[in-house]
Amino acid sequence: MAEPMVPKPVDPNQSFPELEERILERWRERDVFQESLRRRKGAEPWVFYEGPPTANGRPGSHHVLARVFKDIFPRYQTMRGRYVERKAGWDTHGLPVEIAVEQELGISSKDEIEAFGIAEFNQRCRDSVFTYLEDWKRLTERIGFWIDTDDAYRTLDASYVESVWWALRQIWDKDLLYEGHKVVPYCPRCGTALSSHEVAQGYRDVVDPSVYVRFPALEAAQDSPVVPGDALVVWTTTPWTLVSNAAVAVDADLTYVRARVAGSDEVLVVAEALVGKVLGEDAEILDRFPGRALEGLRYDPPFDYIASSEYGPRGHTVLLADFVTAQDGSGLVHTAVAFGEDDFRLGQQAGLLVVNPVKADGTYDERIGEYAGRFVKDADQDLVGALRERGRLLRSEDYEHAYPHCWRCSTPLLYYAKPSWYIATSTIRDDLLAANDAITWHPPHIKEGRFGDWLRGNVDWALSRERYWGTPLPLWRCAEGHVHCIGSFEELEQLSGVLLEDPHRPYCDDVTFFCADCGGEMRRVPEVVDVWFDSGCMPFAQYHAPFTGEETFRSRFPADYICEAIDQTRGWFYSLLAVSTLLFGRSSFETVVCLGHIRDEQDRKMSKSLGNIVVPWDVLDAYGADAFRWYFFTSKQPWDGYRFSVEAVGEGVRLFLKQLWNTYSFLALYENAAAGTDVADGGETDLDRWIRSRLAGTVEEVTARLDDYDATMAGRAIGEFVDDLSNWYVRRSRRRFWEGDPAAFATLRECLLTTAKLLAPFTPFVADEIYENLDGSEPSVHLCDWPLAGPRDLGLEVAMATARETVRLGLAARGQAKVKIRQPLREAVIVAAGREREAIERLADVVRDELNVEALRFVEQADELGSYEVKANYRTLGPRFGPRMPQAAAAVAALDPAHVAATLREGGSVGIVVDGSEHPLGEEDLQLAMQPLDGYQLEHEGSHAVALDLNLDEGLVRRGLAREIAHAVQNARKAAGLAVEDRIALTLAGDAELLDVVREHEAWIASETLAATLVIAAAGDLPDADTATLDGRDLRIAAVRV
RNA sequence: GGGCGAUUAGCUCAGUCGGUUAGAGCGCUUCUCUGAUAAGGAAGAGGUCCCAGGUUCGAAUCCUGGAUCGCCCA
Repeated sequence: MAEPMVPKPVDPNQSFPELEERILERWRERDVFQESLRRRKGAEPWVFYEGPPTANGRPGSHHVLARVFKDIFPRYQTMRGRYVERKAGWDTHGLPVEIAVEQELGISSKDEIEAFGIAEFNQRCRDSVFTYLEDWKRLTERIGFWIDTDDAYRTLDASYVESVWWALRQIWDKDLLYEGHKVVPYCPRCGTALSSHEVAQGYRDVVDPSVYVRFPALEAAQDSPVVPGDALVVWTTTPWTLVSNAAVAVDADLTYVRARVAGSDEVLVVAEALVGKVLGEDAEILDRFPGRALEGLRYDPPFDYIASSEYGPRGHTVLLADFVTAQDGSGLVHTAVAFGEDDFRLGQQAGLLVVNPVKADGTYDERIGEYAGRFVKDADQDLVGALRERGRLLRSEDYEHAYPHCWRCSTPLLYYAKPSWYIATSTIRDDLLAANDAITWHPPHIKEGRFGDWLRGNVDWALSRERYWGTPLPLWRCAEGHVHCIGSFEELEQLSGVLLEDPHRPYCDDVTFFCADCGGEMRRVPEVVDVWFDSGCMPFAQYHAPFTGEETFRSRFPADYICEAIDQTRGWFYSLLAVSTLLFGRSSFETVVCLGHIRDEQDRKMSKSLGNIVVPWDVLDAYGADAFRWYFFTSKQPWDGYRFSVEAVGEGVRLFLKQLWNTYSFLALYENAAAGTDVADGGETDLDRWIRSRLAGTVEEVTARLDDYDATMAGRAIGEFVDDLSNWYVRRSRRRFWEGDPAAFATLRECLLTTAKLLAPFTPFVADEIYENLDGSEPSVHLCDWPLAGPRDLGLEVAMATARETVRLGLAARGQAKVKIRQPLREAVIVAAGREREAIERLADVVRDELNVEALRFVEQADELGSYEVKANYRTLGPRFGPRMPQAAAAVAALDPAHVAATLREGGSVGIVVDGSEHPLGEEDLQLAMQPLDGYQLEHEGSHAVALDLNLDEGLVRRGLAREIAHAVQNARKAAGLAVEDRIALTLAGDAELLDVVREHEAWIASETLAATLVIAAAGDLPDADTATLDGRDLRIAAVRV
C-alpha cells in the first residue's frame, strides 16, 4: 500500500440512505458487480441457484430477507476468490398468474376462459407476469442484492420449456411418468387437481358438521348378530358425500356392540369403545361381536338418488377395511368411493364401481334431484336437515378441524377421483433419501425432521394441471391410446412438420402427427405441467441444457448454496431434489439455508388483511439498506423468524452503524487535523497490539462462521470488535490522536479497513464508503480479497481483559464512594497476584488513566484489605466426592480462610476430612472470595479486588479543580462551535480561589484547551462571558478563535 | 390426532460439557465521563429459566408427561 493519503472529511451526521444512493451510483459508473465477476473468471466456481420469484406481485419485507441472505454468501465467496455467477430467474407460469388475469377480465371459470380464447388469455398472462418487474429490479438494486437481472432465466421462454420437455422425456423413458386414476385433492373453482405440496400450503381451520347417521340393517347374513331393524351408526364430517354412499367400512378385529339407548327401544350398532361417547354412558349393551361378523350386511342407504346396483354387487354392504379406528366417530365409516383416498382404495379392493355425481365445477349433477347444480359444500346443512326430517339423523354437532383449501383461490378442496398424470416418485424414495443425506441443512433439524419425514412419506407427484398458462405436457395420444412423449422441438418438428415458436397452448394443441403404432392421429393431451416442476428444472433449464447450454450446466451443477423460506420445504426444495434425483441420481444443491417467517411487533403473521405489512421502502427510506441487512443478519438466527418493525431496524443503526461511522469519522477528523504536522512516530503500544490481536481474532471468527453459513454469529463478532475499537481502543488512545501519533493512526486505519472488508458482504454500502476513503486502491471494497488473519497475542488479550476488569471494579468503587472521576485520587490498591498482577502492571498506564489515580499499589494478600471466604469448587470436587459433596463443601467452608490463602500462596495443599478419611485439596479445588474491610472503598470479584484511597489533600483537590476548569472551557469551546483543532485566546475570570488554581496549573490548562494565550482577568471582569459553576463557584470563560 | 420447532427480565436475545449467586442490549431511575459519538461507564429496579414429575451430590441445561405458540402433516 502506498503512503496513505489524508482521507476526505467525514460528516458525522451522514444520512445512510443518502450515502447509499451515492454509492449505488458509483457502482453503476464503475460497473463493480460485473467487474467482480470478470476478475474471478476462470477461478473455481462457487455455485448459487436463484429460486425464482414471481413478479406479478410487489416485493415485500420477507423478500428482502430472502434476497439479502442470497447476497451475503456469494459476496463472501467472491472475496474468497471463487467465481460466483449470479443468474436471476423468474417464475412465470401457473394459477396465480391465471387468477390475476381472470380478475382483470372479470371472469372466474374455465368455460369463460375458453370462450375468451386461450391464445388471447395466455397472451394476457404473459403480459401480466412482469407487471411489477421494475419494482423488483429497483428493490433488488437498492438493497444491494447483486444478481444479474439482465440475464435472468424465465420459465416461459421457449428454451426453458424445451428443457422441461427434455426432462419429462427422460422420466418417461424410465417408465416413471404414468396416467393414474386416483383420488386427488381437487379445486373445483380452478378446475384442476393440486399436488400434495400445493395442498400443504392451504390448510385452514374450519367448522364442518359432524353427523352420526342411522343406516338401518336390511337382510342379515346367516349367523349375523345384527337383525333387520337394528341401525348402524355411521359417522362422517362430509355430509355432502352421503348422497353417493357406496358402502360402510368396519375394522375386522375391533369389537362392536348392539346397544339400546336408555329410554328407547331402538337398537344401534357402534364400536364398543365409542358407546359412551355416541350413545351415552347409560346405554345398555345387548351383544358384543368382532367387526368381521358384520361383513356383507346390507343396509338401507341414507339417500336413494343412486341405486345400490349401480355400485356393483357389494354396493351398500358392510366391508372390512384397515383404516377404521375407534379414535373418533362411531367405528363405522361411511364410504363414498369417489371422494376419499381410503374410500377409493377400498372400493377398488371390493370391486365397487366408481359413481361420481359431482361435476368438475363442484356441483351435483342431475342425478341428485333437487340438489342438482348446487355446490356440494353448500349443500351440507340442507342434507343434514333432510336426514333429520326422515329420522335418520342420530346426532349432529360442529367439528373444527384443519381442512385443505386451494392455496390460490381459497376454495375448499374436494377429494375427487379423476385421471391425472403422475411421476412415480415413490419408487425412488430411497434415492431421494440418499440424496437428502448429502445435503447440509441450516437449521439441521429440517433434514431428518420436516424434510426427511416428508420424503419418507413420499407419494407420487401429481404432475398435470387442467389449465392453460403453463408448460404444456409434451404427451401426444391417439384414439387407440398410444402415447408418445416429445423430448424436443426438433423431434416434434420431425414428426409433425411444425416447428413451434411459442410452445404454449393453444399453439402446441394444434400440432398433430401420425401414431407410429397404429397410424391414427395423435393429439396433445390437454393438461399443462405443475409449475413446481418448472422451477425444479432450473439447474439445467436456465441454460437450455442439454440443447445449447450443456457445458455451462455441467460446470454449474450442483449448487453449493441455495436459500429460501421454510415454506419451500415442500415447494422448491422438494421439486429441485426430486427432479435432479430422477434425472441425475443426486441432489442439485449441497447446502441450504432455510429462512423463517417475518411477523409483526405483536408476533402476528403479516398479512394484507391485518394491514400490518411493513413496506420495505419505509425501512430503506428511514434507515437504509445496510441497516435493513444488518438487522436480518444479526438480530437472530434467520430460521427462528423475526418480530419485525421499522423501529426494530433503528436500534441496529444506533448501536452498530453509527458507532462504526463515528469511529471512522473520528479518524478522518484527526488525520485531517494532523495533516502537515510532523509528529514523531510514538511506536506501537500495548493498546495497538491488543486491538490488532482482537482484529486478527475477529477475522478468524468471521471467516469460520461464514464458511459455516452462520451470518448471525459472524456479524455479532464484528459488532463486538467495533465496540472494542470504539469504546476501548479509541477511548483510551485519544490523547495520541490529538497529538498526531502516526502509530495510532496506522492502527486505527488498519482496523477500519479490515473491518470494512469483513463487513463488505454484510453492509456493502458503508463498507465500500470507508474503504474508498481510507484506501481506494481498488475501485471498490467488493473487488478486494478477503482479509487474512494476522498473528494473535492471546496473552495480551487476557491481560487487557484483566485490566478492564480492574477498571470496572475501580469505577464501581468510585461510584460507591460518590467521588467524581475528575477528582484525582492518591492511589488504587489492587489485590492481584501472579499472572493477574503482571497483566495489570503491564497495562498500568491504561488503568491509572481510566481510574484517575496517581499510583497503583499491589497487594498480594487480600487480608491486607479484607478477609477471605473460602468456598468449594463444585466443578472439580463434584465428580470426586459424588454423593458426599455436601459434606465436602461443609468441610471446606469450615476451614480457616487466612490459613488456606497462605498455604495456597506457597503452593501447598489443604486437607479436609470427609467420612473419616483425609482428602488433599489443591488450588483449583478452592475458591477464595473477598470480604471488604472497613476504611477503604473496595469492590471485589472472586480473588481480585480494587480499593481506593479516598484521603484528599490540598494538592489533589486543586488538581481536581484544574480538571473541572479545563472541562468547563472545553464545554465553552463546544458551545461556541469551535472545531477540535482550533487554537483559542482564553480569558478567565470569576471566583478568586478558582483563578488561584488556574495560576497554579496554567500551562496544563492552556495545553489541554489549545489556548495559545491564557489571560487571568480580575475576579469581577468578563461580566457577559459564559459562566460555569464549579463546586458552587463561578468561572467566567471567554474563548476566541485565533 | 401425529411430526418438527419454540417458550429465559417490560421488550429483543445469549447461555459452552450438567457446576456455586442465570447474563447482555434496549427501555426506566440515579450518578458519571466526554477534543468523535445519537455513544461510553457505575449503581438501582426488573426472573416461578412455561408447568409437573424423574435422573443426579448438583438441572435453565438430561429424561418423561403436560401447557401455550408457530409451522407442517392427516
